[in-house]
This record gives sequence, structure tokens and C-alpha cells, in this order.
Amino acid sequence: MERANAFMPDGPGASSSMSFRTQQKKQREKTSQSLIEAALELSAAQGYASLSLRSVARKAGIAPTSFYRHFREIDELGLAIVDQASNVLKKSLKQACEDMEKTAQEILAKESSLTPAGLRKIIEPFVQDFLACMKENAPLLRLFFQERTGSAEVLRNTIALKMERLLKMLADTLKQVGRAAKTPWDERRLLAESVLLLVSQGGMKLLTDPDHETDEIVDDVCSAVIWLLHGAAISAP
Amino acid sequence: MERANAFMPDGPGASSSMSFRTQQKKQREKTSQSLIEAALELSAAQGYASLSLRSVARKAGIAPTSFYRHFREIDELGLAIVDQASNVLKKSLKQACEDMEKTAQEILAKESSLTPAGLRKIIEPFVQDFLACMKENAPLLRLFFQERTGSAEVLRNTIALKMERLLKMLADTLKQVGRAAKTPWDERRLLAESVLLLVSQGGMKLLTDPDHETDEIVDDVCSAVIWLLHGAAISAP
DNA sequence: TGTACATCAGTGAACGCGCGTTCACTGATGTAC
DNA sequence: TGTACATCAGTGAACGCGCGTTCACTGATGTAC
Repeated sequence: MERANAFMPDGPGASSSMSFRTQQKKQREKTSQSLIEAALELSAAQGYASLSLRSVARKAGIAPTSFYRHFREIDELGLAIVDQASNVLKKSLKQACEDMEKTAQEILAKESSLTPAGLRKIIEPFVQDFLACMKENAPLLRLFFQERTGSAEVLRNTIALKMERLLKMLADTLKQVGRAAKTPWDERRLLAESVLLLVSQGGMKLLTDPDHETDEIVDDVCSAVIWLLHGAAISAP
Repeated sequence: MERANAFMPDGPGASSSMSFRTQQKKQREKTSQSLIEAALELSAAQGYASLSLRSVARKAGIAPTSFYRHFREIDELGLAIVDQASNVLKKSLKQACEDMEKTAQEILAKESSLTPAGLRKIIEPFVQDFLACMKENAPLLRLFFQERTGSAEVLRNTIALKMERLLKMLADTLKQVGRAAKTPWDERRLLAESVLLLVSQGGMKLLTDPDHETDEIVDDVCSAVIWLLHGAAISAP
């Protein structure tokens, strides 16, 4: 391992176009990110709980002691990962929700209510997008959903908080889909929670089991979510 | 820590009523079980992944080297725990399934089909029994459901296998509940998987979050499961 | 009856290793005077 | 212009610790001759 020289400009002119402090800040961020990526690689293989400061630093190519320039301890790195994961999820879910609302309005303009077939037109893209997002960000989201019930309390709490925000977004969208509009808030929330549980579980199966076809999982999750939404719509008071 | 003397009879006459080999076997099993219990205590607090052979042996009151008289390595102990967990689950689920089938037949003798209210009469005891079982065997079942997607591959595979057996049982019962009888096997299986996911997630919430009321969780899980079954029954071909 | 050997759960000493953390250091740069 | 000091990401040596594993051992009992 050659000694890192963080302050050599990347190319000619780099140092002249940026103040040293700016360059230094950028380098710091770059190293932080490489620590995060190292942690993700390792936790994908051995699990978050068996991460060690030294193994992460080693994989990131810095000295163990340098770790402290970026994070106070391993769990602070964990929190940074959870943060990134929730941002990715939030962005993806927001887009999916907007799409769902648009499709729902289009269908409801033509028909008076949503048939299961109509529901499928709304739900299938949602499930596909969600699973695609999980596949694209596999280690990130695997950690997020895995540690939701993991042993590190700090992570658990933060993940619960982030999930709550996502849940609210999804619940607001479900208001517009099917007859859920009539249901009280608590019920919409529960519905959103169940939906999120089903799709995230499908995603985890996708990331963990290599012998399952993606299309198969999409179909299964779609079916289950549609059953749920349909059943809830009909049971509404 | 006093030195263990495993071969002293527990009380007067114990040695005379049992052959030495039998006594030795019993003692061996007792120590194995105390290793299991130690592992459960520790993993409830710090998670399975951070168990160590030495910490488990220490908690069980034996020398680290004695661990090898019972298990080849930590994961073999993990497998023993998974085995116990799946036995407990199987027993509880079997009873719950029988109860559900009985109730379903009683209702169907009076009415031609299952209303949501009828479904609730069937499902609520099931959910209550399942959650009660999780509460009674908290560390055991928490480990089981947690490590279902954990980082130890051996455990993951074994848990998946055990779950498959439970799933089949539940799927066979769902055949008798609602119109699921008409649905093909794959769909019944998916339904069972979703139901199990919902109740086990409810159970995990019960064991992890101390600020949730049991009744509240029972209600929520019941609602979600009923939506799902109702929706599936109606969507059946 | 004794004697030699087998079985088997449990033991303590010892090993080498990776861990988290501390410490005083480097060296490139900025800044105040 | 020089000089003294500040900032800050990264460093290597060193620490004490818990870990998994090996080894030869114990001591109660069974068994074959």
C-alpha cells in the first residue's frame, strides 16, 4: 500500500482552479465516501454486525487511525450509510408515487372505479421501479432493510424514523388509489406499511436468493399488493 | 467460577437409579441446552452475529475449550437454536391451523360464504396465538426471524427450509378458508407467504418496540391479513 | 478378585491474531504581522 | 519580503484485550481378561 498523498492535484491545473481548502474538502469527502463503499462491500459479504474499523479502513486504503478523521466510530459510518440509503429510497419512491397518482387519475377519468385489472396497471410499474431501485443499490438497501431489525440500536431507531417518512408519502398516494380515500389515516398508514413490507421483502429475496427470477418476484409481489389493496378497498366502511 | 463437577449426583439415590452412561448423557444434554440459552441471552442483547465462542461458554459457566465437546463451531450452535425455534413454531402453527379449520367449518355450516366478519372470527385467534407464541419464546423466535435474512449463510438456508415446511402447512389450511380453495397451488403458497410475513413482522415489532401495545399490533395484523385474504378470495379466477 | 485399557465431559496453559484506541508526528497549505 | 503560528487529512508505533484453537491433562466410570 503506497502512502496516500491526498494533496497532489489530480491533473495539471487542478490546484490552480481550486483553493487548497476547497481541494482538501473535496478529498475529505472522497475518502469518506470510499469508507462508506468499503463498509458496504464488507457488510454485503459478512454482515453489518461484523464490520470492524480496521477492516473497513484497510479496504478503503487508509490507515486505521485515519478512520477517526471521518467518523467517531463504526456506527457513525452506519448512520451515514442509512442516510444515503433513505435518500435513494425517498427519491425513487417519490417518483413512483407521482407516476401512480397520474395513472390512477387517467384510469378514473374513464371508469368510475378501479377494477383489479386497473389496479394492476397502477401497481405493476410501482413494484417494478421499486425492485429495480433495490437491484441498482443492492448493498445500500440491503443494509437498510436488514438492519431495520438488526442489533445496533442507533441504526434501528434512525431507520424507523426514515421509514416513517417514506410511509407517509406512500400513504398519501394510496389515498388517491382505490377507495382508500374514505379510510381514516390510521388505516391508510397500516396499508402503506403492509405494502412497503411486501415490496421490500420481495426486494430482499431478489438480493439474497440468486435462484429466483426477477419477473417471478415482480409478479408475486404485484399479486400480493393488489390483493391487499383490493381487500382494503372493499372492506372500507 | 467454581470448577464444574458434572458427575456428582444431583441428589441422594440419583446415581443408583441411573446408570453412569445415562447420567452422563443427561448431563451432556443439560450443558448443551445451557449453551443454547446463553447464546440466546447474548444474541438478544448484541445480536447473533457478534456472538463469540468464549462469551457463550462464559455465560453458560463452562471453560471455553469445553464448548467443543458440544458443537464444532458457533454456527452449529446457531443451527441447534434454529431447530428448536422451528419446532416451537411448527407446534404452535399446527394447533392454530387446526383451530382455524374447525372455526371455518362451523361458520360455513351456517352461512354460504365467509364475510369479512366471518373471516375475522377465524383469523383473530390465529394472530393472537401466533403473537403469544412469539412473546413466550421471544429470544428464540427473534433470532429465527432475524437471521432469516442475516449474514450467516448456513442459518439462512436452514431457516428457509424450515419456513417452507411451515408455509405448506399454512397454505393447506388457507385452502379451507375463504374461496382460496379454487386457487392454484402457487397462489395459495404466495398467500401463505404473505400472511406469514405480516404476522411475523407484527411479532418482531412486538419484541423490538417496547412502546407498542400488544392489542394494537394484534388489531393491525388482523386487519392486514383479512384484507389480503378477502382480496385474494375475490380476485380468484 | 485385580489389572489394564477405553470412554468421555470438562479443564488450564499457551499460541498467534485482529481489534479499538492513544499518541506524537508529517507535510502541504493558509494567515497574521 | 520573511517569519511564526494555525489548520487539517493522513501516518506508524505501541498498548492491552478478547478471540478461536491446540494440546496434554483429569477423574469418574465402564469393560475385557
